[in-house]
Amino acid sequence: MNDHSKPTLDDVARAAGVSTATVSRCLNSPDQVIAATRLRVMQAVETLGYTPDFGGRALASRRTNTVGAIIPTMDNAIFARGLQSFQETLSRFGKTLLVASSNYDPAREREQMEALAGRGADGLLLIGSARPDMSTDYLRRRGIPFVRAWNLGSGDGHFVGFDNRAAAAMLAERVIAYGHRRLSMIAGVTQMNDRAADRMAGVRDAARAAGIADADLPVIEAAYTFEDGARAMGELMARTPRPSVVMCGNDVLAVGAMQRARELGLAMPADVSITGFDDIDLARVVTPELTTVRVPHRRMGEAAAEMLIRLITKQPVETHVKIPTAIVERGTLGPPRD
Amino acid sequence: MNDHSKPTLDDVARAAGVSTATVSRCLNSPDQVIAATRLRVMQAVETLGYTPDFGGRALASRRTNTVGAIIPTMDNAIFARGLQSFQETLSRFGKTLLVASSNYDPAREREQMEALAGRGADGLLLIGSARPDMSTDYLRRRGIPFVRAWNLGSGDGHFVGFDNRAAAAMLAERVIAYGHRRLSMIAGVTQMNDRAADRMAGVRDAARAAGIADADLPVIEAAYTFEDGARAMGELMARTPRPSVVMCGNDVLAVGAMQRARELGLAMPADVSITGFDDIDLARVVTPELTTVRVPHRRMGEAAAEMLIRLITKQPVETHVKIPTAIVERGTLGPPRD
DNA sequence: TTGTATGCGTTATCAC
DNA sequence: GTGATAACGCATACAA
Repeated sequence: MNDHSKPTLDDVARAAGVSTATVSRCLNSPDQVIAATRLRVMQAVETLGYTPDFGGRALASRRTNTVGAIIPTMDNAIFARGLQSFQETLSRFGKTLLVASSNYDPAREREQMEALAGRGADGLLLIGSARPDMSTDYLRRRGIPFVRAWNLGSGDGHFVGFDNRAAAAMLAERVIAYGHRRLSMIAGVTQMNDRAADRMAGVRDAARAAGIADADLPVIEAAYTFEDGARAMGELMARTPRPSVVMCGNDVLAVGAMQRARELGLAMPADVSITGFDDIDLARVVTPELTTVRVPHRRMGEAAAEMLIRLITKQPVETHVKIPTAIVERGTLGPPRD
Repeated sequence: MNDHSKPTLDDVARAAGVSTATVSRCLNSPDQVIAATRLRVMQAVETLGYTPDFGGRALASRRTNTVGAIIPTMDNAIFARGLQSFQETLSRFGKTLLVASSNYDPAREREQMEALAGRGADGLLLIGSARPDMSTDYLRRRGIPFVRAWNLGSGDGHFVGFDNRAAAAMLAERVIAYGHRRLSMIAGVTQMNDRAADRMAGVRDAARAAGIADADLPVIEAAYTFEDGARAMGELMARTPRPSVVMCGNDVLAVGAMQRARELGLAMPADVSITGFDDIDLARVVTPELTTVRVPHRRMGEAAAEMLIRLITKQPVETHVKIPTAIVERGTLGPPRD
């Protein structure tokens, strides 16, 4: 073996003076090999810098101990946290996580499904359930189990997530209980994003129940940045009558809105109340601190991993695991001035 | 083929009435196949839901078009952004990115190196250069090219990053020019993190040049959270004499420090000045806005990808690419009160 | 243009 | 306890 090409089982076997089978056994079931030979083999492995080739191994053993996750974007604190615990749980079970991102594009998500399937993923984690049937059909046809997280789906399949709609409705009810009537909302982009759509629907549910017509509840959809939140806030505050509260689809939008409110000289919550969703670290950093919905991402990541593993190992498993959410009241929600 | 096992090249070939070689060609060099057969083959591919097996493909072709990146943690806006552009650039060149995280642990990083090497990564992206030689030796021995990013290293190898030390020194000079003499610092954890260590060294460089002894420059190391920043701020503010400025190793720590300053009733910058590092979105959200160092992460990710690809394809390539940084003065830095 | 045959690095099934 | 050897799914040199 020359210095610039990777050593193979064969190289190790030759160096240790044993057969490839023995080397393989040393790596996979060490106790089936006598200590003396094992030592010699491990020695050779070390000095040669041998690492088993995943492709060959997968080919021969027909399993990869790999699971994939396709998330909309890596550039987002929310998925990061949940994913982190997903992967920690996975590695406790000896599985490796492969992460891919779809950029909120169903076509791209489908490509990533195929890429991960091709890489031999034993199972997949998907975010939400807003996607073409074709995509999930593909996974079913290949017999690749998958779990959808971050939201609860209604149909067949396995889900672990929050009831985004109910949580948003509950927060809106709280807002209304403070006496607000002129509600407004800065929603996340609902296109192909059921979390954003559900949160919007939840707010509308509560508003309607309180006798507020959809027409009297202005909603602006905004992408996931401070700037977009600020821009939407500007538009909302320019309306007549001016909303007394702005409910935001996530904390990032809410903080952007707060920023604009401050620039406009509006006091919170006296002049305008603002609510968020997710309770990321950010929510406790702004002044006043943000009233929002706590979403236990780590717990969800863990539950998703466990569900997926049960699915892969064909153990009995629940189909819908609901992770509870909670309203956390801080400083940005108060009674309206009038 | 039954419904619950994945189709192979052979299944497709049989379904389309051609040989496996032809199917393979349809997928890899379509123009070598006549349109009629190609159509038939693609048809079969579609209906069977065939996706090439990565393992088999890698084994047979001896290349993977995959590059790996090992980052300290996914739960961090800074790496997320740079990584995003790294991967975008990569995919423009038809390469797939595999991401692994080391949790700031060199041993874990080494494991991930082996995992990625075993998965056939054509090249690797590493963060910074504080790691055991053994780790880089391993990569060299296997002939896997790698680029170290986020900092400029001094030794052999390929780097793309910032001069963290010089940038920190420049900011400290600016601070001193404002008239500050009682400097202090909340540094990131410097253990196995050359970015944090360099930023600390830079501040000390400038302080010493201004006649401030190390002993008169209290430094607290803190992990990467708001809470740790706030805690360190509390300790610093309890000292006598109280520092007139707190330079932070990153924006997150700075924002944590700001939060504590506010709780202590300290006005910024009148009572205490605070500086950050990185210029993440957060810096423009807090009040007053944070004075910090802008670090063009996207540009760096892109440069790193290009460098790695040149390395992999054995094109000529620079060894040290320096990405410029800039001080952005906002509201948290001003002259000391006294 | 298409088919045949071989080998990639590993595991697993046999013998020994 | 260890060694041959036959798969695994695919790409490719070579033949047709």
